[in-house]
Amino acid sequence: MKSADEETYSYTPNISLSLSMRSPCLPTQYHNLQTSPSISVSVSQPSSFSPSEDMGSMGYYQSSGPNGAPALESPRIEITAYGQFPEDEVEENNAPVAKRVNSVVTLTLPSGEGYRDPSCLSPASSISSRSCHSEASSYESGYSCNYDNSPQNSPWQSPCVSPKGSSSLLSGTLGTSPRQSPTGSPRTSVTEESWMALRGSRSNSPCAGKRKYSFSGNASHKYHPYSPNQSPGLSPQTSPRLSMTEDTWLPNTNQYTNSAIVAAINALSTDGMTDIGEGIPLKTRKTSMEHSTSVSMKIEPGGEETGSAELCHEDYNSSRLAFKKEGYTSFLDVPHHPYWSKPKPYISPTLPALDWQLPSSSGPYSLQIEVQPKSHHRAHYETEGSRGAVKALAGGHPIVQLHGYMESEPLTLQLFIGTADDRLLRPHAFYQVHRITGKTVSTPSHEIMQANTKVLEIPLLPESNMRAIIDCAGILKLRNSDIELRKGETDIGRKNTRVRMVFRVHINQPNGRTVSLQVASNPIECSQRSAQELPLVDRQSVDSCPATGGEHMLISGHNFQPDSKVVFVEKGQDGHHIWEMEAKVEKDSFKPTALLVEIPTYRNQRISSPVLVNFYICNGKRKRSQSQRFTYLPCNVPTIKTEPHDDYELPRLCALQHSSGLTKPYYALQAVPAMMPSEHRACVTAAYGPQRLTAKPSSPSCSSSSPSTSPNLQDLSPTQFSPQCLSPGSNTGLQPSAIPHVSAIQPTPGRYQQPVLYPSGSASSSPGSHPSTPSSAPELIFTPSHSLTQSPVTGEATEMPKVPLRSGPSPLLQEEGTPATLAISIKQEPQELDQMYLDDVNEIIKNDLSSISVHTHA
DNA sequence: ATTCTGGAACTAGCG
DNA sequence: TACGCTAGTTCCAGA
Repeated sequence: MKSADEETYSYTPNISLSLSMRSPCLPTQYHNLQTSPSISVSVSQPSSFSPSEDMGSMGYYQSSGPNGAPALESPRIEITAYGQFPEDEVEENNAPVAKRVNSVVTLTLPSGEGYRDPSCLSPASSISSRSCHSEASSYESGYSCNYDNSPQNSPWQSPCVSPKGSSSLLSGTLGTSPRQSPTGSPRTSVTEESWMALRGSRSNSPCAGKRKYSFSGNASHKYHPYSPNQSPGLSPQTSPRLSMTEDTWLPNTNQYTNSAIVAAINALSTDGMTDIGEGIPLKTRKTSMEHSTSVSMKIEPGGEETGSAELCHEDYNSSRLAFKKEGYTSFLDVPHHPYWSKPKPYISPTLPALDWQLPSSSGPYSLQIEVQPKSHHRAHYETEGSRGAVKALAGGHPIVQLHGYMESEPLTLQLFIGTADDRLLRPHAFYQVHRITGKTVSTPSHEIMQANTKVLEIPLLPESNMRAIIDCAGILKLRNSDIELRKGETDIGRKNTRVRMVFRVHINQPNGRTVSLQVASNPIECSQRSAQELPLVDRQSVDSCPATGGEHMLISGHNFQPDSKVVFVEKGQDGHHIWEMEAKVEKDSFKPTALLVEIPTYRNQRISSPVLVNFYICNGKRKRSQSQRFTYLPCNVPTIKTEPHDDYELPRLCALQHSSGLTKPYYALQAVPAMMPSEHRACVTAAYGPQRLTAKPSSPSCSSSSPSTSPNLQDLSPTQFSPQCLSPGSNTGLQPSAIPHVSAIQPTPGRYQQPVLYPSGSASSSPGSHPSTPSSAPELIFTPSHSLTQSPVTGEATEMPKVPLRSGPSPLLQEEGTPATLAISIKQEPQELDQMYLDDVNEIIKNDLSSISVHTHA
């Protein structure tokens, strides 16, 4: 029998959308929230399911935030004039004052999770989108519009808390909303309040830039005093969305039903939504669309009750409208493209959240990136035109292929932009995939929004050997200010400019279950500046050698300088440097793209087991490459690099094989939990642990963790890390409570066992829901990157090691003691937390903390 | 006329 | 308070 978890996991449509049911899905505290009819989607499942269901639903619901932020929290939209939900308050109560203040009103929205990046979609999509609007022909056009509905555009994305500005907190109150993203993206709908607040924030400030001169005259309109109605970037007229004010917006929210229906109908009857949209203010459209999804759900509740997976799918497909909350993908199918028009087998409302860690291979299937993207790709801002599709190193574009799939049914390859730090892979808060269209693009695609993350769907056709050339994906940069101000967002954008392209595929099994695979690309530096200044390592000729060193290693990459230094570092668990040694660089062989170094002798030549260290290239004070892994082997051991390869791949490689790496290790881990390094365990714990810190007492510690000391975890590549995290709760001291619900995904018949497990619930939301977890949870647990709390706190997990204080509180405590809400979210550190960044990060954190504390007391 | 790009100007925050 | 630096964001201009 399958565990409840498993059930949950099988995407089988046990899920029926019934409004009435929702409450069960949510944690009690949130029940009320759910009430908002339009939004809530409940899963009606067999009684047996309820547990899992809850978990599952919850998982989707809550954890959904790419950030892992519990949907519930995220969903809050702060809108001035709307009704309030007591529940929220509850949540908020725990939360720091600051936070509470911010949110004036909370709404549970369909895309609630979207809270996270409201801007993302819309702005991006819309703009980028030109795609959306411009291409009437693309099947996607419709979709994109739809996606817009994501909260992002909506006013709600209230930024309430400015990271630093204390004032912001206060401003949180409606009228004052502080800095909303000032600009939110221009196209983002902004409320008046938000606009008013705009000025001020630092880089955020939309004003920052040069609009001044450039726009003589117009400029003022565009970015300036933003009249509420105007969109920062665009003249009101230009962008419809802008034209909408909150007032207009709100009503829509409430009435979305009608409009949504209309929109849906139109969508169905029209090839593209483009037309529809034309006459309607974008915002309006958005809103309506958004709801439309929900509407669609409402419409068919009855039919879906059957609960049979197939049925559900069918219904789903037939309706062509799918709504995905968190986990659910909002999808408006447009009949255009042959591929898209046909039902997609895997599409299910219960797909794993984007922040869940999935293996790249399972059983016979293996999802691989045949051609990696270039390490640099300058992302474009909404205010800019597209900067094109991500390219491959050798020209051309990245290529992804699914191996082992022999069916004739086409599948859909999903692509989203994920983080590239050493923490668990999750959707990147500051970047979104951007659909590229045009003559140069050969691969069809369309966008959908999933938990506030834009996901590009690309057909994987048997006739093409399940191989897709990714020439339709660009990267959009969202303003840091827009994202950071978002409630629940804990990541910081500053210096967080590295991303990975994350590919997923969901394969339906005969038994009705779905196998989900995921693979992430090598890191891609998206910042112009960073790309030009930071040394970047693409490859290293060797990744291990005897402790005696002396061997030469050829490092290839970019931005190397004659005086570049290569420093080997070993860090302790606390993140402190235990050993640091500069390698001798062969100046003679210097090239901007290659450095030949002599591997230094390890501090202890008598090691009995491989020692993982790191090295980085330094071009100067703040110009260091990401840490690269290197392993010293016991001298007496015959050089067999049996290696560490798997375990310690180069980051880049890791990314590549991320999934695969995952897979292997994870099997191994199952058997040997005990073997898990303590630190790893910590990771695990951390992963589930309190993502948010209650107050940021840790700040000091953070600082203490001197820049030089980067957390161990940082060094862990996703590959390594994941597996660890995957380890069963049983191992190590993972406490059940700490473990979110875990559901197992279908083991496919045959040999490979339960390949994928998904944590369904967000820990935070379900403090008590551990029940099924451990026991039912099979061997692996794929952790959501941000498990517990609302946001992508994931980072915290990694940080923990270095910050004693933070790590101090056991996950349990936090979890149980007070729901995630209590904690104040802390901005995550930038990607890899490279030391070079630590300074900045620490500073930022300090600032945040100080400001927060101030607010709190205020 | 657009879309891509590469470069660089501007700005805010910080020390 | 002015200055310099850093990094994010916005513009410009050429292909």
